[in-house]
Formats: sequence, C-alpha cells, structure tokens
Amino acid sequence: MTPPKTASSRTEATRARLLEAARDVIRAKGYAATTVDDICAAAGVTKGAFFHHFPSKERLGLDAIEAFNDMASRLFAAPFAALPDPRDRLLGYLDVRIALLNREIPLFTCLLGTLVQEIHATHPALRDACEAGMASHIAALTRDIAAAKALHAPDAAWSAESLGYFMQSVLQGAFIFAKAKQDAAVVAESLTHLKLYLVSLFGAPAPETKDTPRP
Amino acid sequence: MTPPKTASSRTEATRARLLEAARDVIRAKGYAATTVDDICAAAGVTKGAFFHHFPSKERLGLDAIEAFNDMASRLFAAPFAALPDPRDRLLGYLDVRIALLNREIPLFTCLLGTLVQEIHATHPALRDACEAGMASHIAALTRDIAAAKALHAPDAAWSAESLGYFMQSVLQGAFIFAKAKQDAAVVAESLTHLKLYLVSLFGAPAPETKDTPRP
DNA sequence: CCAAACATACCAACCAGTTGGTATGAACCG
DNA sequence: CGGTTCATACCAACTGGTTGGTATGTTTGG
Repeated sequence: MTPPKTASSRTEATRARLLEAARDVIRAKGYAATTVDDICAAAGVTKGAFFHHFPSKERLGLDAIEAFNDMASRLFAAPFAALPDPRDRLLGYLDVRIALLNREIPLFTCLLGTLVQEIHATHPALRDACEAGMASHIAALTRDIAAAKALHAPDAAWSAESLGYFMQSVLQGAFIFAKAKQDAAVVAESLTHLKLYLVSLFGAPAPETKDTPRP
Repeated sequence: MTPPKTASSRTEATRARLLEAARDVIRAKGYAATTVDDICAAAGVTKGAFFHHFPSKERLGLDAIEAFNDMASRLFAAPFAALPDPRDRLLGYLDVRIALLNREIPLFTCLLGTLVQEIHATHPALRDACEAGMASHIAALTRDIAAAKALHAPDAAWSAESLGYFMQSVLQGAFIFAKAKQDAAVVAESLTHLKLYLVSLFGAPAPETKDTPRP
C-alpha cells in the first residue's frame, strides 16, 4: 500500500491518525468521556506515541479543532461556489449538507458544536478555538447572504450575519435531535424548512432544467 | 423561612436540592465532568446523603431529566396558552423563550439537549429519557402547529411535527452558539428569524393595540 | 428507642501524564 | 561503501491523584 515511507511522512501519518481518531471518538463519546487510551486504541498506537506528538489531551483537542476546520473549508469550497446567484449558492450549500447525512451519526455531526456545548465553561481555550472556527465558517456564509440580500431583499430588517448564525443554529440543533432519535431524517427535514425560509426571504431559484431559459 | 419542617418534607427538600444542583452543574460542566462530589457541594450535603437518595449517578441523571420536564411543562403552560389563534400561541411561546434569556447561560439552556448531545452513544438510558422528554415537549408544540396549519396554511407540504422539530432545533442550536460566544444575544436573533419564518408560513398576527379593530 | 437521614472514612478502578528504554533510519566519517 | 553516531518515533510499565460507590458510624425526629 505505502511501502516507501520516509521517516517524516511516517510521523505525519501517525499524527494524522491520532487527530482523526480524536475527531471521531470525541464526536461519539464527548470530550470528557474520551480517554487518551481510547484515542490511542482507535489510532493503533500506545500512550507513549500520543504524548510524543501532543503535550496534553487539551492540546490534541485544539489541533483536532484546527484539522476539522481545514476539512470543513475544503468540503464547502464546493461546486455550488461557482453559481452566479448567491441565493443559489446558499441553497446549494444546504443541499450538500443534506447529501452528507447518509452516514453514521458521528461522521456527519460537527466536532466544534459537540465540543463547545460540553466544555464551554470548563476549557476556555477549547471554547475559544471552537468559537473562532464556527465564526469563520459563518463569516463565509455571511458573505453569500449579504450578496443575496443586496440582490433579493435589500430592505429587510435582519442582518446578514444573524441569518448566518440562524442557519448554523438549525444545523447544530438538528444534530442534537439526530443523536437523541438515532436517526438523521430529522436533520433533513429541518434543513428543508430552512430552505423554505431562505426561499421566503430571497425567492425561489430557477428550476434545475437548463433547457428552459427564461425570456 | 421554613421553621416547622416535618421529616418527610425535610428529606424531600434535600432530594430537591440535589436535583437542582444536578440540573445546574450538569448544564454548566456537562455530565461526565460533573462529579458526584460537585453535586453534593452545590447542594450542601455529603456523599452519604447523595447515595441515600440516589443509587447511582446515572439514576440521579434520570430523575433530574424528569424534574426538568416537569418544570418545562409548568413554564410553558403559560399565559399565551389562552390565546384563541394557535399561530399567536406559537409566537407567544417564542416571546416567552426570548424573555427567559436575561439570565446566566446555565440557567436558560436546556438540560436535555446538553445531556443528550454528550451521552447519546454512551448512556442509552439517559439518551432515551432525553428523547422522550423532548418529544413530549415537541408534541405539545405540534398540536398548536397543526391547528395553525389547518387555519392558515392548510395546503403546505411540510408536516406539523417537522416544524415542531425545526423550532426546537433553532433553540438548541442557538444555545450552542450562546455557549461558544458567552452571549445570549445570538439566541434572541435566531428566535427573531424563527418568528419571521412562522409569519411567512401563517401570516402576521393582529397588532397588540386592541383599540385598532380591523374592518 | 428506633428507624430514617445524613456524615465520615475508606476502597478499588480509572485516568492523564511520566519514565526509562528500544527500534529505526538518516547522516556523517573513514 | 560500511560502520558508528545520533536523533526521532514509538513502546511498556508505572505513578499520583481522582472518581463512583461502599461500609460504618452518628444525629435527628417521632
């Protein structure tokens, strides 16, 4: 599979495996209930290797947050970003999020939302990292929202940023119900309502069939 | 304050103090990070008293969920329940939730949402209790939603229950951002968007001024 | 005086982090 | 090229402190 492996790529691979293990185990069991040994077992290394790469469990958390942010940025710099109308980019974003739901619950939920809910009062460093990551994601959304608002609802009373937080609140809250019901369907239904709200604010997009140009 | 106290009311008071301590400490620190000693300290009793009243930490969690549900039912059997139009009852419900935000974060957030997010995969009994409590609250909302839909949007494609979950998702998700930002304002803004959505579905209510009857 | 309500002292299991050591591969030197 | 050197990556065993839970007292109300 990977026969020629230099020392530095090997160490990076181990570090990456620990970060992936942290991402998945913490999303499943929460931060406090996840032990360092849990993460080591999931990554297939021992505790010695863990503390060779990370000075503490909290620092692993911080680095896992950063890695998750990188993944999210890559994921949502997606095809819909090329659509000309910002409203359609927002609806495309929600369609992508709906399409991601065909997985196990720990795989489509948000590490930052899970983490910050649990540790907001006990681990300020982790909380601030989560806040910054979510704010950055929302800032990207807010740019499209502001453009869509200028185009389709210039006189609306709400701010573009507040709608960005609203959209993410729907997502984060729906994840909670998916965990409670052990079923992702509730997320898809809530995102459908969210799309309806966006349509009520910005109007409906043109139909998908490209062969029906409008005069 | 309460000088004449029978034995049974005294023991009930201790039990209630433990349940309140659990409710507040768990909302602040999460379930796993909350130790039995934490709860005992917050309630002003020792571990002996704790295990006299509860056989285990998990059982305390179950009973705290039940107590929280009772409180929520009482809180939201509120004045707005008397409004004739179910749409106005829904908007009144949201106004009450907005009015509750003038408190510390651990005091207006939802114990069940906090708990289930953290322990959904590790404590099935707690998860099921949270799911049942939230489902019951949503069922109450759904009754008003169904009535409002029959009245104002009979042909809409969405189900009343899905809108109930959507409303609660907005709340739960907004709580996450309040914790991340250490600021409740984001909850109020998201609930304002939610009210806008309901108005887009059901129409706006009559203005509050009762002296302006409409022709 | 008795039983329920609470306190104190304690235990076994667990957990984050440490310690001392080994394997591996690259770099340098002859 | 071949052997020594050395740093990095990793491992197994251990430690000090913490945690849920228990065992055994002591107080209190009736």
